[in-house]
Amino acid sequence: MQRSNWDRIYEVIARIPAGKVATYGQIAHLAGLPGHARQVGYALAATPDELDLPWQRVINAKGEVSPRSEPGYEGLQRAMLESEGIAFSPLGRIDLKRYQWSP
DNA sequence: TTTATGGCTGTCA
DNA sequence: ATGACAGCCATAA
Repeated sequence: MQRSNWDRIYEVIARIPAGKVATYGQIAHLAGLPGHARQVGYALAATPDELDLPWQRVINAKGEVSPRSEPGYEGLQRAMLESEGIAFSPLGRIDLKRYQWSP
């Protein structure tokens, strides 16, 4: 059974607790794909939101939500994170030191 | 099989 | 702190 790396990425993302966020690089590393952050982002981009994957908790290394191909999601993602208790900086950035998920 | 694309990361100035 | 450059790999056609 060849489980694509995507599945592993999904597993890691699914383990992110509410109120916490993780960067693509971190997820890639936890998934056993160090340096393949791009793959993580692409996996999420192609991931149907029906899998209940908290892709909203996945942010880039800058601590900001990744601008999706379609505008609007950015605000939605921010709203979801705020709903979980994550505070955003006035510039729309998240304090990774405080909200970055620590496995 | 090859080509093209993509929600990024890390380093340097 | 921000801006620019190159590199990595999987999916889809």
